[in-house]
Amino acid sequence: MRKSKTDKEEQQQKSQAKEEEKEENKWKWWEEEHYEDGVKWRFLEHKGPLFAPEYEPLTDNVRFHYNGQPMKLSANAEEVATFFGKMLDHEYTTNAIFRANFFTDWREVMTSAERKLITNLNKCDFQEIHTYFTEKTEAKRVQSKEVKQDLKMEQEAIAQEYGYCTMDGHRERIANYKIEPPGLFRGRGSHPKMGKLKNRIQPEDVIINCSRDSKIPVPPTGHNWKEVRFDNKVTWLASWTENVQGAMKYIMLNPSSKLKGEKDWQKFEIARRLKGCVDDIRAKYSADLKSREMKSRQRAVALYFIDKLALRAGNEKEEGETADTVGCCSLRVEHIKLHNKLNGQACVVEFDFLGKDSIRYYNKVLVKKQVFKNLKHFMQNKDPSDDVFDRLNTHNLNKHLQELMEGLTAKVFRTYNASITLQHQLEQLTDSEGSEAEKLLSYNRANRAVAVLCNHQRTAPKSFDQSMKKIQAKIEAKKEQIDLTKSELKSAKMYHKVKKDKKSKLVVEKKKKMVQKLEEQLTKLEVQATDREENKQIALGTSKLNYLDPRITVAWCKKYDVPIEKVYNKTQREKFAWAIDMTEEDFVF
DNA sequence: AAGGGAGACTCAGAAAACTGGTA
DNA sequence: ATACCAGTTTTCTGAGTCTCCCT
Repeated sequence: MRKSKTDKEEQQQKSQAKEEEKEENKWKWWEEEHYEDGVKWRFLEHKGPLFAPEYEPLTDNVRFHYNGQPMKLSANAEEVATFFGKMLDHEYTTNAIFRANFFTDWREVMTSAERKLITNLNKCDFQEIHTYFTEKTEAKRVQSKEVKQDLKMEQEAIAQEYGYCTMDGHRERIANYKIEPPGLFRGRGSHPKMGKLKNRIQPEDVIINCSRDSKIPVPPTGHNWKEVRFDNKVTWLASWTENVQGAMKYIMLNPSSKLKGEKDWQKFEIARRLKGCVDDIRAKYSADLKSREMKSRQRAVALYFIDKLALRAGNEKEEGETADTVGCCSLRVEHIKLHNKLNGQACVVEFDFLGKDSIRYYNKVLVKKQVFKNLKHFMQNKDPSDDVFDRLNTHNLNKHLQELMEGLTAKVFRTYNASITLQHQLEQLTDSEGSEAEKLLSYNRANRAVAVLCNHQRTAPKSFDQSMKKIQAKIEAKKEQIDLTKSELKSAKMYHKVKKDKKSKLVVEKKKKMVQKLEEQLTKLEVQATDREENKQIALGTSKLNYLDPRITVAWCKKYDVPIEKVYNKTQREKFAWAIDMTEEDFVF
């Protein structure tokens, strides 16, 4: 026992030392010049992607049943059956579209004999398959520490080999070096293609991109790459086309890489440039609200929404190929309700539509009279399924924006408004006299304001109510404890008054300190409870990672003496290393 | 020369994996 | 101790945005 403990300690020390060592020779790419336009790298070498493990056929004791009869499936049909069987307790498998798509695609991989026999999914019983995989997971869970450790080491070795590349003399981490394994397509929302079979990707499907003078990745034995190219105008290392939607998939670098970091930094610099001219742009589109030209007026209203509500641009999508979702330019009449008066307010627009990832956007917004008037006009004599902005698309909107400011597109408004909101909220909410916990609550609240603006939602964790109750109970317990300690303090004081000796004084001091400590703990708990409650259905991660200029956060941490580790975890610190290194406390977005 | 589609990249929430505190 | 659970981090891959190139 004792030995294992020292081993552990040693290990810890070692890994700590390792980390520190790494810290020292971290590459500060942000202090270097960058390449001319379009060139992404000079040298790129990597091992190629890691393919999904081959399918392991089921043993004969795990049987699929059709119409009550056990039957052995051909290898291909069996593999696809396991995709469905594994998911049996997922809601997807009860969805009619999912089932229909799955069944169609499944039948395609069956032998003709199987196809002839298996004609009704309702007669298929995957239960044994499901149980088999559940048990397998459980077995994995309970295996010994040592076995788990070995497995982890193996994984780590693979990651070391495939998970990194050399780019321009630096070892950079790859974000997704694993090829997506085959499975059933899971769309978001009511996706017409959910349940379709996602094929296994072969080396013959994969294009490799690297330097001509690098060690070209070797395809798995007996296989060839689809193509090897040497294109340093793009950032990806490998790509393939996915069969369900015909979309391109890429292997790219981790956010901590120079390539990604530089782009991220640039994104925020563009948003800051917008800050400098946003007043002019607002004046311009406000004037355009009254333009004689219909197109300009539609554009002005759309811009008003994009700016005020941080809506996405809203590209048009191919009907029937994806879930029916919209953004600003693709809003339809059915997504908007106009209220001349609502709760004592004039000119209220009620939005109700599904945005990206089929997340519902619902908002009642007080708008300028001219905006309201225009909308009424745009929507006149239209069907619910007609576009509100029939003269507008994201192409010409962005073209217009490009003329107002170089590099300006619709999404820059989202970045700008998100970051400026964080900055303002932090200024407003932070109390420099408050405790660290209170400061962090302020930070989270500022972050939350942004998440609300950007409509970043999550489904409340299933154990949310329970966890809320638990923390409330903790608070109650703490309060009781405080009461108790206070009365103890009181009697200690009385005792001291009588005794007047050193020992009794010490007791008083001790009790005092204890009360203080307990009260600190109480506020911490209360703050935590508030934070959690307010965060029930709000997802903070997306805005933190993609919309908020990290320099605002770093400056705030410095100004209020909050350790950066309290707001950014390890991954986030890696991604934002550039900001952490370069930002002073007086940074202003 | 507008319009469409391919291509390349960012952004998105769910789910899996991990971690650390506690019964 | 150890098994478990809740919270946190990491992974995964789908869903957008926007550009570029072709007709």
